[in-house]
Amino acid sequence: MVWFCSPPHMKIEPEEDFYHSPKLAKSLKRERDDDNEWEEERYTDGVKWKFLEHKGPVFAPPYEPLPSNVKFYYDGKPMKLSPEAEEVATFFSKMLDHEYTTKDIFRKNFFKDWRKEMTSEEKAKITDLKKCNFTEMSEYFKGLSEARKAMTKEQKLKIKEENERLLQEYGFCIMDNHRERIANFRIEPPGLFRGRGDHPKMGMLKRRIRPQDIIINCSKNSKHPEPPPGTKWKEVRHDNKVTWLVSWTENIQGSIKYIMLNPSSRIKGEKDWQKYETARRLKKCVDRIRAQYREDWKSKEMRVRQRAVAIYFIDKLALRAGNEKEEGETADTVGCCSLRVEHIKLYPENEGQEYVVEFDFLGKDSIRYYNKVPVEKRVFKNLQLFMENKEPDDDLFDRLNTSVLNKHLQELMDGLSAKVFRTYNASITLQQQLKELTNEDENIPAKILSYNRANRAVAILCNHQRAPPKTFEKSMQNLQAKIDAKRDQLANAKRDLKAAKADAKGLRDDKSKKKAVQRIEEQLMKLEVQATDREENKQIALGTSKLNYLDPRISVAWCKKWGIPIEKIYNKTQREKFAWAIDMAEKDFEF
DNA sequence: GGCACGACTTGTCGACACTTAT
DNA sequence: ATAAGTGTCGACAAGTCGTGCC
Repeated sequence: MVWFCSPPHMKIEPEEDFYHSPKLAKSLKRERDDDNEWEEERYTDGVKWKFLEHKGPVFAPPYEPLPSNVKFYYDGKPMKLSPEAEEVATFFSKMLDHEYTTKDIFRKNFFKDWRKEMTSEEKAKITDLKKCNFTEMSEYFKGLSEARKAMTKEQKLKIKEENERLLQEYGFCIMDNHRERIANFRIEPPGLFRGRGDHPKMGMLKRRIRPQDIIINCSKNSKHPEPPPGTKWKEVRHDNKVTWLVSWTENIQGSIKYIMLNPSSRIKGEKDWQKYETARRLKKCVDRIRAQYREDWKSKEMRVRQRAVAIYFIDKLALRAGNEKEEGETADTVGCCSLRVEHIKLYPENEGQEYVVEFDFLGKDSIRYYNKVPVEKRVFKNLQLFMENKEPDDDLFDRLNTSVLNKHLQELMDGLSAKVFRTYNASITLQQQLKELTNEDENIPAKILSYNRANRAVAILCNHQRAPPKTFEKSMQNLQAKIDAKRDQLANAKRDLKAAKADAKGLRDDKSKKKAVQRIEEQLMKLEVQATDREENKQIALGTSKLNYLDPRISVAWCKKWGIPIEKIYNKTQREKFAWAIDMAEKDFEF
């Protein structure tokens, strides 16, 4: 694969870097679409880089004990806590306003972990969370945050400069001749774990990460990052088959966390590109695959039927694969393969439609998926069969899991897995919606509304919902008020124009008045478009699909075709992430 | 197969910065 | 100048999926 579009200032040794020469961009464009032999030429056997140097992570600032006048009270009496216990208490006190702290599980988990940090005296005394009074601590932190807001410009600037310094020192690494931005070079600070949805571990203590917890990954011939004075890294390794720079094990789930590169980096960009190329290959054979699973609905084998219905859901409804999860470790959420009988309802007939399936379950991040869809008769009959003699909490697809499913998909097409369908369907929907909705004669704001509507169709498909912003109603009213004011203004301008026309002497004014009317009309139209857009976007989040599912070349091509500035579609970060696409896609790009 | 694990992508949210209205 | 509204970005949780082991 070719990487030719990194910003020139990032280049370390331009003349040595054949693949990064902008001059080659044009000539290579023809080749890159259908093969990726370039990457294979550069790196074989999963090698991700040849040189990697970085400064290691930035640790969370150490705990600063409370001033002595800020007290914790137990059973109404002030009590001085040991620094360890005090720190954990401050975590709780900072969350007092949050609903979390009223939840039983949260309180139970917190109290259990807090007690582990107490001295034996403290442990003996503090036995009931209800008797703990954190309000003084809470007030203290509120005060601090007020003070932060009230800082002078100079103080704020100073902090900003310090952050910039840290970014320059720790926020970049060198990977194969490029200075690349790191995504998350700061180690997550300690605190109380807040899972999403009904999480059994909410409130547990997320412990502080120390140098001895950290594994550094870099190349042998690089300057290794130094641990803070008096400390040691857990390990320094040189594994160029992976892309991470730093890792540690987190104590809530025992999973590994990583420091990796920013989406603007070569390594992430190439991967992203590859993802869309896989989706485009699916486009070429999706008809065959669809025919295949429709055929499989009739199979004699139960597992084949289940597999075929599951793929149908994944394809038609853009469901996620649905790996099984360890019970009690995470919130109870499901995807396609882990659907249970209780998550669907079958209606032979519903609101004038035949064979309707009603889905109602919690998906990723405990976001509700609710949908009523008519399906083919065969699917319906199969579902009835799958549900026979089962309890509500039994698996719908008892002969299927993601591993089996993906193995099958892999056989149908190289690189095919469940999530490729999501990418494919999202991107193809955008492309098709853009074709359908864009009106040549409309102005730029109207075209952008069309773009957002196309984007919205995808977000709905992928179930990317959001809670309506707290200020939604208000901001809608404000916008409406603006529109009303603009309407009045327009009426006035029109009257002026009429008066000027009627008055023979006003000939000279006529032109400018006409212009004024036109300008106001345009402004009004812009506001109205904005209102429509916002209203339609009330419960829908566009960001996730834009960032993860929509081949950016479709958007870039659309912008080029209609003369829309790319900035109207992608903000700065997005443009950085999609630099590869902005550089390569022409107006005739077809997904 | 089934399972644990590691690496990587996807997802939501809230803090903060920036902009505009008052 | 301040408040309010809006957009951006980072934090970090929660998915997917391939691998290697038994």
